[in-house]
Amino acid sequence: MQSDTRRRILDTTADLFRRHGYTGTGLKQIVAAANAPFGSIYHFFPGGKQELGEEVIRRSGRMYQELVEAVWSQGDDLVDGVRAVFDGAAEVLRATGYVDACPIATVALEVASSNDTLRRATADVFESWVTAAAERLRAGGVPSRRARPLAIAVIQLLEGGFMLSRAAQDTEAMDAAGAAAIELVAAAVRRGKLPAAR
Amino acid sequence: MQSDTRRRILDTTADLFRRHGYTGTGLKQIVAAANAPFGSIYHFFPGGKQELGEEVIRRSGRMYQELVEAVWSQGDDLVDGVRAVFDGAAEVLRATGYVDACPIATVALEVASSNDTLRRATADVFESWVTAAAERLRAGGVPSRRARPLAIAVIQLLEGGFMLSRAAQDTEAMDAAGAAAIELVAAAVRRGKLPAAR
DNA sequence: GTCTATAGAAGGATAGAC
DNA sequence: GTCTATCCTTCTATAGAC
Repeated sequence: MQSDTRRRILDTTADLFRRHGYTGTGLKQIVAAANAPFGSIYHFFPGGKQELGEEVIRRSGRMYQELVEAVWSQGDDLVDGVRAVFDGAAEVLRATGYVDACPIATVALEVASSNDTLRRATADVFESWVTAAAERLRAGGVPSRRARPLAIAVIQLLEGGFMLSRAAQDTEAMDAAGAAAIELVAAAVRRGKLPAAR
Repeated sequence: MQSDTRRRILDTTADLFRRHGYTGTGLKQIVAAANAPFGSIYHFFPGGKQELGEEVIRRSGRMYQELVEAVWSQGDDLVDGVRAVFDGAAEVLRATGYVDACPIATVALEVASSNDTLRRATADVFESWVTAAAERLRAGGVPSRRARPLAIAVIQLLEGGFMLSRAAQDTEAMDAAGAAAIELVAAAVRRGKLPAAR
């Protein structure tokens, strides 16, 4: 089955990008880890590394969004959901030796000033995360006008949490990020319940 | 003067790391941009790319901390200082076409799972930023116990702001980060003024 | 001690056998 | 259409001329 090799290449590349970034991951390294012949990359992705990279970014963005939404939904209310996301992130960091973090953050910073096609792909992923999170915040009682900037802040805290926690190999930073996110969300919900708000 | 070449290599490398990251920056690219002979790198940094990289990380960390502290000090009080930092970051992003951001963030994510020496260097830089920011927050009236996690959150919002703003080539994310940071700091100061707090 | 030339490995990409 | 062998470039690093 041809699509099986293709999928294996995508999975492997996503994994290597998350660990070592875009420039840090070689095509030979990918096919070796995916047990695929070298030519398969150019068979399935005629545009080479960039085409493969773009598909991996968009696909990882979708998959990670689904994962986070599933964890978020475990919470009974908004604050519980946010707490579950940050607690889950800290748990995954600990369990994987601080390697499994955001699948696109490293790539996003790497390509931001050097590859416009890939930069755009990372921007689209972040935008879809922001939109989805804002929608959840609104549904949970955050005043509509405040939902989007709050969603951005929550995602930034998560990304910052990954960055500092991976560097320090310690979840203190992710814990602090979660506490800050919870405080911001709780305050926004409180404001939403006041008669004057919105 | 020999130390002039050395300094030029350090400055150039810092600039290239910020734009293209660690793996994305080649030694030949560095000497070309620094107008230095190739051998100079190994003359001044016998440990090669890693030794140069470590010194650049620690040096950039110090310099950026000084820059941020200078901007922070422009504010009259704590909230004003934080606002100045995020406004300044947004301004620099706009003015440089979204290339001049945090000097070590890209490198930090790249090396977190692949080079322990450099990972440790980035961790040390983040830690020194956290310590300094926490000290300022305490001096500005934030209860001592809350200063450190708050400092972490503020730095994470700044880093997340750089990441999302560079990807989108838009300062909306940095503006949202600043607003969130201000809200968190203002709330902490308010809590510090309550008699029951601390 | 400043600089050039080059080694040896790894990078992305391609051609063509089967 | 699956895979191998190879091309050319670039990488880090070193040797040695001057």
